[in-house]
Amino acid sequence: MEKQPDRAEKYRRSVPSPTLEDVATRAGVSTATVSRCLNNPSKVAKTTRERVLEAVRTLGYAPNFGAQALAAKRTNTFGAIIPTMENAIFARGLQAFQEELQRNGITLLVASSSYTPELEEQQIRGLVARGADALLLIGHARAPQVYEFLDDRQVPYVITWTYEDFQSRISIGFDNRKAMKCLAERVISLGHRNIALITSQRKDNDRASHRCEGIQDAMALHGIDPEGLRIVETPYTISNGADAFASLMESDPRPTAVLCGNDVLAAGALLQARKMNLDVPGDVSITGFDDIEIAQIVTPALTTVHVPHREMGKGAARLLLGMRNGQMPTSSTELEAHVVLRDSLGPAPRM
Amino acid sequence: MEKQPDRAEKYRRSVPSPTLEDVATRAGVSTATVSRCLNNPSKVAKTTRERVLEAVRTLGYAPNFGAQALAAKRTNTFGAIIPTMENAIFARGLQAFQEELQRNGITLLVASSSYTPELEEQQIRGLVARGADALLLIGHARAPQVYEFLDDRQVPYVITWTYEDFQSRISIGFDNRKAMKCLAERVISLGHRNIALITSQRKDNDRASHRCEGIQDAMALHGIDPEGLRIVETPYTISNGADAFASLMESDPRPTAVLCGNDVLAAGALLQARKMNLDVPGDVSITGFDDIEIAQIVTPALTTVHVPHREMGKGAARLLLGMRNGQMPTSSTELEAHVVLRDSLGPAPRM
DNA sequence: TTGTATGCGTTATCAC
DNA sequence: GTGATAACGCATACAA
Repeated sequence: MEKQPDRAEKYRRSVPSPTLEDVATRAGVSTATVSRCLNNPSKVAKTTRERVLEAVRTLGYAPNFGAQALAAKRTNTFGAIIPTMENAIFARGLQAFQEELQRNGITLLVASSSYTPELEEQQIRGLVARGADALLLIGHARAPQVYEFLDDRQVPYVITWTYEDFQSRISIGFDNRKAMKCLAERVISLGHRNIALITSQRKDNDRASHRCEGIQDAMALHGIDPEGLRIVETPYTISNGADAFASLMESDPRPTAVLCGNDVLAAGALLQARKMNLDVPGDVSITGFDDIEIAQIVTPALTTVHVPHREMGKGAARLLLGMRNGQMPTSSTELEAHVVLRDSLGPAPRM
Repeated sequence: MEKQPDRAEKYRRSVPSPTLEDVATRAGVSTATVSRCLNNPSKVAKTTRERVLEAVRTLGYAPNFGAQALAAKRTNTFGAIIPTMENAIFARGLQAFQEELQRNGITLLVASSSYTPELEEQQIRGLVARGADALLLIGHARAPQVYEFLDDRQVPYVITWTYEDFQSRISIGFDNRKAMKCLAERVISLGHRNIALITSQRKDNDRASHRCEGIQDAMALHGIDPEGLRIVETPYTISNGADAFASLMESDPRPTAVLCGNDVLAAGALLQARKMNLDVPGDVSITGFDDIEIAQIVTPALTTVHVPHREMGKGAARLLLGMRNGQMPTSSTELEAHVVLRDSLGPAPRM
């Protein structure tokens, strides 16, 4: 029997999609059977199953997401909030995250917070309201009420791009402080004493602040006053990196090594060095962080810290998938980041 | 009166979020009033409105997405399917798209298809099933049934990253063929006759194939046999660009100009040229397409085609927003892409 | 201006 | 193995 045309039919903006009921009618079974057929095929007789699937195909049926979410209380959707989509810093990790989720039949929702805590909180609440079953977050730094909210709602989440073993929250990533310290030690061992840092804003950004501390750790370890580290904070763009570098080069004494919080800033610094006719690394060394594509492309190629992007993404997906099935991981996962020596770092020039 | 504890309570994975009814009870009104308060505040008395909003705040109420979608038949969500998130080609345009949507209270869902038509179709159906109110698509090339599906469901969509005025489907973008032709004419006017192209796979990719045709247009226009264009197809990565370049340089006669379908491939070609000790543009000229960040960073800086990323993103958002409100645009929008001359293109070397 | 009642398309719990 | 049917949380036409 055909479905009665709905009273509201003429007001409907769109042609109604086939529903479970349409499929049920066509296959001559109940909606319950169709539902089982789709979610629990083993509990249905083979012959009816085939009949149902046939109807599903010819009707082009696809479940209505809202209804499914409402009834099942789960959406098969995970969310990720990243600081920015503009540069490639998070792209590779996110791609790996996505791939792993897709393999497990779950959809990824991505939101970007523009490095703004308020916006991030809003995005988090938004994704949860939209039924995200689990969340990927970058870094630990956020207001307590955000974590309370997540815990109240029992929404699984993992923190990535950082690893700190004293944290109770589950994270998968690397130790930014240790990694940067490692790089800084290389720099210092090449004779550099006047060191500068170009970084993004450190407030509300634990990756940035830990990287900075890593440098100071290395300095202290080698008898250099950590207070002597000159720091310029600026947003993550190439031209900002260039400007920051220019201002540093005007200071006295000039740094012989400019470490950058990431490769984008470093690329800007490199560009500016060329514009100022400074030889890198002859006159000044420059290093980056992240090891994204541009690090290999610039001239000279950037000495930087290789970050395990894909491992983080895939690992985060695995953790979240497990958590959704009730397996609470007992500890965070530390991945290795390692220094990649290329051409932009050399011995300190003689004074 | 308190809500009765649900039978299933103990099985619930999560603490239930406050519902409209909770808010209604607390504010001493009906759910209808609360709903109006949130969606149509003007239709509610000021005093009750304040009482309701107060309750909303203290309870931390947020609407349940699934229920809302189910009841309202709209989600305030738009979707975008892009070929890849890995490189920066689509990032900036997408960011602009996102920003404009956010300003209008709508959420963006992003999916990436890995340049695979089947996957793209699946993503499109998925986003529609999830209730996407409108869709952003890249390029025209896709199976007819996909467009039928979209039209059946009356889901508004716009095509970007391309513009073709003979197309009945609404698009906002630039003419890839014309833009590349323009660049190729510059190349030819510099004396180049042996031209090669490194491009991504052209099948199912109208941007890539149009760019290729643009070169051939220019060649024909200047009396060069378009069949003489050597073409290497390879995926969009730096190392693929490098490999393709290497193989081209082994051919005889060697091309004096290698045009690339995008900046990423061009960066790879540049890298390989350096490795082969070829001077660019002295021995060979190399050009890109897109004008993403790396174009300015590489040495020599890339001559490329500047694509109006942000305008496309923002414009697409505007179009879609209008379409959702029933304003069907009558024509597509053509934006300008222009050649950016930098250092990687020079006169053809004497033979 | 506010409340009542119904429907949205699934899932899941029962009986059969 | 299968079919009724009661939630699920919200929007909205309609009544008051």
